[in-house]
Amino acid sequence: MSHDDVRTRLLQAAGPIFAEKGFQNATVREICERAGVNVASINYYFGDKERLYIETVKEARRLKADPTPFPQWAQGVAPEIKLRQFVQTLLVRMLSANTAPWSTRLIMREILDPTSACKELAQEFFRPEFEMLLAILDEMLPADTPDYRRRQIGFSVIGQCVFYRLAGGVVAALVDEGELSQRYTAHDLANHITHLTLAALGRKPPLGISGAIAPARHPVPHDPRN
Amino acid sequence: MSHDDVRTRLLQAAGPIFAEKGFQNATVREICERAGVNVASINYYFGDKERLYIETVKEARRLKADPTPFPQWAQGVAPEIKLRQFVQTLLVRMLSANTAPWSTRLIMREILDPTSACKELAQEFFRPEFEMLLAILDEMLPADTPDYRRRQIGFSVIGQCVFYRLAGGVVAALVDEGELSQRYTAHDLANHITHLTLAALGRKPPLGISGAIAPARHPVPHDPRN
Amino acid sequence: MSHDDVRTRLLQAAGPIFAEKGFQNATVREICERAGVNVASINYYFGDKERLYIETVKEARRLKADPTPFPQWAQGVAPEIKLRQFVQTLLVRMLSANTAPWSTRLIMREILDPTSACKELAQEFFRPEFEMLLAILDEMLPADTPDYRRRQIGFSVIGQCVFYRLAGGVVAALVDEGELSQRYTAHDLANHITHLTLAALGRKPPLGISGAIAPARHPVPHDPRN
Amino acid sequence: MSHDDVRTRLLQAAGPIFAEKGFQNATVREICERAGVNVASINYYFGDKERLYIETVKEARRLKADPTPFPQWAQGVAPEIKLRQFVQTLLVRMLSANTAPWSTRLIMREILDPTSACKELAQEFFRPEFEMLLAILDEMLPADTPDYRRRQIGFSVIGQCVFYRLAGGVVAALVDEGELSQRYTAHDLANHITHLTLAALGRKPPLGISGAIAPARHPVPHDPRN
DNA sequence: AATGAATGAGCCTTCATTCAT
DNA sequence: GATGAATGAAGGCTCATTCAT
Repeated sequence: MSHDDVRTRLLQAAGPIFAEKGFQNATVREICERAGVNVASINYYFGDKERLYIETVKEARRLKADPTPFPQWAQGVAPEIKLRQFVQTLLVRMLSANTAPWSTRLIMREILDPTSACKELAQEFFRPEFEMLLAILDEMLPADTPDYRRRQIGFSVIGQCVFYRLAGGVVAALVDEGELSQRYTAHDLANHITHLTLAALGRKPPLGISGAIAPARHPVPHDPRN
Repeated sequence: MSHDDVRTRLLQAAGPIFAEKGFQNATVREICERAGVNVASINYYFGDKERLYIETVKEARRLKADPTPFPQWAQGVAPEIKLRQFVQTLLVRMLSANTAPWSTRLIMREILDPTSACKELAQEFFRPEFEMLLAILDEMLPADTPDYRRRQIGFSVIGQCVFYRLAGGVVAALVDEGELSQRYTAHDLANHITHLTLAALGRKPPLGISGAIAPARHPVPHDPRN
Repeated sequence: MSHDDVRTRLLQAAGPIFAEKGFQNATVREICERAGVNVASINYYFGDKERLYIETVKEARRLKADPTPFPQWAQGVAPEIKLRQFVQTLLVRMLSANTAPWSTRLIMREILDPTSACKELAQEFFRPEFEMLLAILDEMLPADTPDYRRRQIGFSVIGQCVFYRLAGGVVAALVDEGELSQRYTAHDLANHITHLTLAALGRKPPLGISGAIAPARHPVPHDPRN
Repeated sequence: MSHDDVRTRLLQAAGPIFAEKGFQNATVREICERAGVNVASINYYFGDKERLYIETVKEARRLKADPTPFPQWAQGVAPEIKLRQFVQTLLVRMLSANTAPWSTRLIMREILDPTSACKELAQEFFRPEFEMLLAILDEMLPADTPDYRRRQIGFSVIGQCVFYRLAGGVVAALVDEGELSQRYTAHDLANHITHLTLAALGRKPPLGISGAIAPARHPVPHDPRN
């Protein structure tokens, strides 16, 4: 078994376990068992449990972002389109169970209960994306909008998106299962959040007026456990 | 020391500790030490550590809701006013350090990482408040707005609010400290979220157009540690 | 089993093991096993392994000193007598196998390889005895003898005594077994060291001249393993 | 890197580490790191950690004895001179920090806590030196002095010398730092021990009478850490 | 011949829990 | 009824050693 092989196996084994149980509850024994490696490997490859945790969080970031990158928009693309795609990308990353469903959960855990991995995550990962969102909003806001207001609007967009992941359990408890799987797909929610935001910015008719939003043709069921 | 006395002391001691460290990281020894009672008391009064945790979460709910109740609106109060007050109440509960600052954190913890206490919490605590919000929105939405859309809009409001508590660490990492204490008070955020929502519903001019929002006169600084 | 009972059992079990193997080589498991108590007892009663070690060293001091106290001399006792008894007491403590043979070894270990227990040992235990020796020597030295010289002479006395314990293994390797058991008893060595010292101080005829020293009537065999 | 090169590097790296930390506390990793060789080298070149330890002790013996040999006295040299030089050589070896200061400490460690290396050490190293001392003493003792008495006197000389190394920590705890660096140099102590011994043998005036001992002109400070 | 990766036994310690008092 | 003493299971980690290369 090669060097990188063991490292990778450890990260892959640690991901779901850290995501499910948190740092403290996860045991190195369980992780090593699942990875099929020796108990001492974690200390050998990562120094200690905490370092493995941090690397696992970073790995989660990569696994989540890489397969669903933000589009590279050509010049002239309407900001409405960009916003729609930005929001959808965010939601797909968070709600889709396609790749490493544990990674989102691990990142959310880190957001609520920040460890040393969080600062790094915020600066390297969240800040560039937030700046990207602000740039999109800038195209739709008057030039004299103060910076703090732009950030507040940005947080409103982000807040609406992450809510479904952070508080997925509560959403599931307040909504029928049928509605959940039909109306809370990444696609539907992206429509809704974009629409609401654009309406707030005066770029669309207000909610409830025009608002027929076509349901997704191939709904991706939302699995609140991920 | 009376029976109830010890129980109460244990709950009061457990609250901040569970909130800060989580269930696993908190030790019964520390809780008992802070409560000034015997180590065996937890097992004696609550059965085991987990039962104490659940009771502590319920206690947090009571402590958080009681001192900041939602207003009882007289008939004829404009829905815009109601929404503003609803949002502000939510934010004050979550951001203010007035009473039991740990309780919000404990509830957020429970939301991300639901234990057996979560379902109960959702039904008894979140559902009535969510219904109250939906009733307010109903007054501003066309009668034929489908239920699922009303819920989505409701979640958008809630999502914007809880974001600052759930992801407080990330917000703090992305915003200057000066701006944080000036623009992210419960009052300011309530203004912003209400305004955005009303604009989206066509009840106010769009964001950025009229939008001068007066800052709070007595800003309550947001303490991200709470 | 009472509180003090367990503490005492642990100290008694730890003594020989620490003495034989040193701090690092001794395992808490072995100590607890020999004491017949739970593995966690050491942490419960002493905090950690190191604290147990320090207490064991102190216990060794007590066990060694208590059964063989220095005499309380009446006024007018000749300094030659006092010196003889001082030296003999030192040697009996170090060479006799009567009580806690491990304790001397543990103390010697601490002397060679000082841990945090050593300073305390030196101040509380060695210094008073050293002062006692200096007082005896003072009676035989001219009043103008500088302090540093008195201390050097004191160390010469002590050095001769402890040598047989510190370097017992080497002595045993250089001397026939028969001579070892006959001439290296505490009694004989006390005679020799006292005689040599007194001769050096001009209080006795030089070595080799008068020197008939009666052998001990009941020789205490020297057990170099202790 | 040649075969012998690696062996030598390992021995040189192991010396100070074994001397400072003892056999158990020293780790092969640290030794190999300092030697700049592979972790597996110790097992490859020496079989295991213990074998390396034994070889290191033997190396210490060589390093200590070679640069400070005993003088080869011409016939007719006074035994007082010889004793003085013998004692001084012993003390210089033990107290000087000139060459391989660790080696003395390692040997002392071996004396207190004999391993398989000790017997060899005693026979090959200590016995010849002890015989040399006895020969010097013979010149000053009556011919009919019994062997066992000559050995006792020899041990008294040796005991006084090694005391400052074996119990250096205790000496340092009982003596002011100023006095320590001024009066406990190899030169001063050699004067003192020789003087005391000669006085005991009737070859010099008793201590305290004539005894002005000139301090060393170039005092070699005693470094108790060596 | 010589190594770097990998191992597993064993270390000290912590913890929630129990039980005699 | 309530406690302080005591427990044992399990935790992360260190280390000398081994083995394929």
